[in-house]
Amino acid sequence: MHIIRARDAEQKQQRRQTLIDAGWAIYLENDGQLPSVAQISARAGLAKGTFYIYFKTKEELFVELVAGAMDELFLKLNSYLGQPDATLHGCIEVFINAVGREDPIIQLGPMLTGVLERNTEPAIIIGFKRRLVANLLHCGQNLARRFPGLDAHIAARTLMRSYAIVLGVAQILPSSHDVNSVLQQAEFAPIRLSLAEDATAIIAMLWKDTLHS
Amino acid sequence: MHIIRARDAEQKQQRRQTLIDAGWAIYLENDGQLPSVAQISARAGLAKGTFYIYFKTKEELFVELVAGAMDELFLKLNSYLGQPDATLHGCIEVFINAVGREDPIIQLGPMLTGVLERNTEPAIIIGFKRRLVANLLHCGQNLARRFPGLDAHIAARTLMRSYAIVLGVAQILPSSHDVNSVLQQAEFAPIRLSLAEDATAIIAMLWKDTLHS
Amino acid sequence: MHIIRARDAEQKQQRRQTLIDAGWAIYLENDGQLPSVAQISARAGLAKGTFYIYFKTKEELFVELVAGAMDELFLKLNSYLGQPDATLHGCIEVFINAVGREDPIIQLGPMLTGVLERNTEPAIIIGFKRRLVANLLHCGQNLARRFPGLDAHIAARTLMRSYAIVLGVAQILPSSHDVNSVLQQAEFAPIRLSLAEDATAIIAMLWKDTLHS
Amino acid sequence: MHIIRARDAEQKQQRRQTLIDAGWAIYLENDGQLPSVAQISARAGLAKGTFYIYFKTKEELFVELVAGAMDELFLKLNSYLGQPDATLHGCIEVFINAVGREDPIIQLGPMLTGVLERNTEPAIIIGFKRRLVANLLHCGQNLARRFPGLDAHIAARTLMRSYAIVLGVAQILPSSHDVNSVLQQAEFAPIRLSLAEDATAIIAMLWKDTLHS
DNA sequence: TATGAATGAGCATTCATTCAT
DNA sequence: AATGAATGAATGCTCATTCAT
Repeated sequence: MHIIRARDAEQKQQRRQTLIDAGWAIYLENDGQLPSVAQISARAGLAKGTFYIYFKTKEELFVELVAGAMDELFLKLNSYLGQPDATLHGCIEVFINAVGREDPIIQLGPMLTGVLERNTEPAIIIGFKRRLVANLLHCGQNLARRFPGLDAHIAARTLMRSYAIVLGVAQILPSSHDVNSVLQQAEFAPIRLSLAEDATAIIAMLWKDTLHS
Repeated sequence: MHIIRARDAEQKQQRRQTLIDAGWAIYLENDGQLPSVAQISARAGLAKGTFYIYFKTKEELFVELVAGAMDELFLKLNSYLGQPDATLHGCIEVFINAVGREDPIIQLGPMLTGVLERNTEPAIIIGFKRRLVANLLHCGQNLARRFPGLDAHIAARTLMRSYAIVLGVAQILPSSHDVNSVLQQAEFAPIRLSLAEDATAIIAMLWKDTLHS
Repeated sequence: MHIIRARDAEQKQQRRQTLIDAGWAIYLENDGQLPSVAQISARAGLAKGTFYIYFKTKEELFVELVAGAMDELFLKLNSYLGQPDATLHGCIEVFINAVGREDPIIQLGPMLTGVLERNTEPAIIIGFKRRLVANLLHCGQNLARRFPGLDAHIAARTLMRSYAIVLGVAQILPSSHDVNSVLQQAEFAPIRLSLAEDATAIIAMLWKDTLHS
Repeated sequence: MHIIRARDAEQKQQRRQTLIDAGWAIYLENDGQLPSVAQISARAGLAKGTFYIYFKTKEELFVELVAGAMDELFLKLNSYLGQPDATLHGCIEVFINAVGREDPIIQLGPMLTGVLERNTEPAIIIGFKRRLVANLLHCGQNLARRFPGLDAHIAARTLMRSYAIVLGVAQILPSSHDVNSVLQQAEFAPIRLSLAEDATAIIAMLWKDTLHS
């Protein structure tokens, strides 16, 4: 009946990840609802009580999920910036592709100040934010190195602004719902934004403007 | 014990508004949680059952709340655009001030595709979107009239993009929480965006760019 | 499926009482465990949610149960004291019989400062205590009237002490358990106290002493 | 990571005591709630599983705690009775001081027939009771020896009654809670009993009466 | 139209206990 | 002897919604 036990640190991290993955999978199926602990545990093939060995609260799991996605994003950005032929447009492309629609950063990010924060140890939230700042500054430095004339701090802030833009556009994106077939009609074109077009355009504009000033 | 009955249409609309106001008031006090029907009704001085005479679901109320706030916003914009000395910057200022932090559009907007949509009659959602399109196009025309060289449709889309930007920046704004005293520290400056500064800057850039192309 | 609705105040009080009775019945069956809300509601033939229409918390029900039993006790005492031939011994007998073993006052009284208090609105606890004081003083006056030379306040305090004695003896009484058949053996005679014998003897002594000083 | 192993009987008894002490410490901090095994083990610096090497159930620990406190009490009483100038009042004083408010006998005693008994091997409960009887009779003999005219068995029973009185008064003592500041008001004086005053007075009366009959 | 009692599914979290290592 | 992951039953409480009056 009992699953094999996670003994060393690595196995335990794997269990955490199993739960995180299960949480995210159901979140997507659920159409954007935080799944219940029961659902998550079941999907992970674990008992409900086991969940609480690895996370103090349900929300903690999702904070960690966002943190992981964030790290991945910066990894991609930095990796791209390490290439000798990196361009600004390429960078934006990487960014937009990385945080596309079905990304935890986009979907759960808005909850970070709100639902998630409300039931997560402050220390964990602070830790997350600190990690974000570090990532941001580090990436800002990489940008400054690659694009002379760009200040690292300004780059960091512009990154943050870019994130806000993606976030905003994503909010408006239609969800996967009944209504959406109707909203595809031409009549609704004016309110149909897309990441690929609108977010990209605004962000490109933002960086161009930042570089030239 | 029974409250005076709402008989004609006007009285009924007033009742609706009482409930909407109550809902919004508690939402703000609740720190961003959708209040329960019990809370809303109690605050409005009505019984729980009465709520369901005026709204089919709780979410419907909040959709209507957003719709009302949206109408108000466009009223302000159009009214400003009617002034002979209206400028683009003034327009942006009106926009940012209107949809500031504590506005239903900003706070509930993100829920529109999600929580609210999920439990509201499709017809009502469609109606809302249609109303938005109409408002958008009408305001776009006003903008085109005021600023020659600006296409009405493009103006409408740029308005929509501006809205996305405000939405995105607002998501990142700190909530009113324990954590926030810590986040005020200098260390976290890179991730602290503000509507007044960042959203305004990005939107200004957006419009400038739109006008010049 | 729905039970008939309690509309006026009287019907509602009846519902409360149904729940209280159910709670007490299961408590006794449970051998001294606070039953779960699910159990109580089921026994009362009501849905779980209905419980919370009548009581804010589970503990509140039991506080009210004790309060009711207390009122009954004082009713009996005062009624006895109203008789022209009331004696002190008779009074003690009434007292001991009233708060016998299976009485909420005895069984739940000890929880009042503790489990019950911990999850009941302070106002309700205070109200209960105030009611107790009033009952106590009133009964003290009746005692003083009946037994000249007895001060009402001293009588009240002696009543309280008598209650403590019954409470203490009752704690030691064997519960209805496996172990008890064994404890019936002669060997354990020294630790077997009884309300009828020990509590009565101590209380009688207490009152005799109080009267003669 | 593993703690040093307890090998001989003495070391093992020490481990038991460590756990018992931890349990009692947390019980007091917890404001009268039986702590969880997790809490106890953590406080004792041991793993949860280790707890079950030393005790079959959580309740068993607390039975043993009470047993230990009981032994201590009788030790004090007998030791006092061994003094050449021992008086009855002195004896009562020793008794009251020994089982004051923060004593396991008082705090957990009421649970012995109830919570604790319910989840402890009958044999252990019986053992405890037998130990109590032995202690009681032995102390009764010491009392009889010291106070001629006092029968050993009667002394034993009177000891038991004294215990009941302390227990009863202690039940009524206010806990350390919100409500208590309010209950300090003069209005509530009639229901405020104390060990030092009320319990002592009743017990003194009891012994005086017992000696003189 | 207004009421508010009744419903019952739903959920987060705790915790004693087991057992493979 | 010691560990601590894993278990899963248990429970208090919330809340949207219904419906008889």
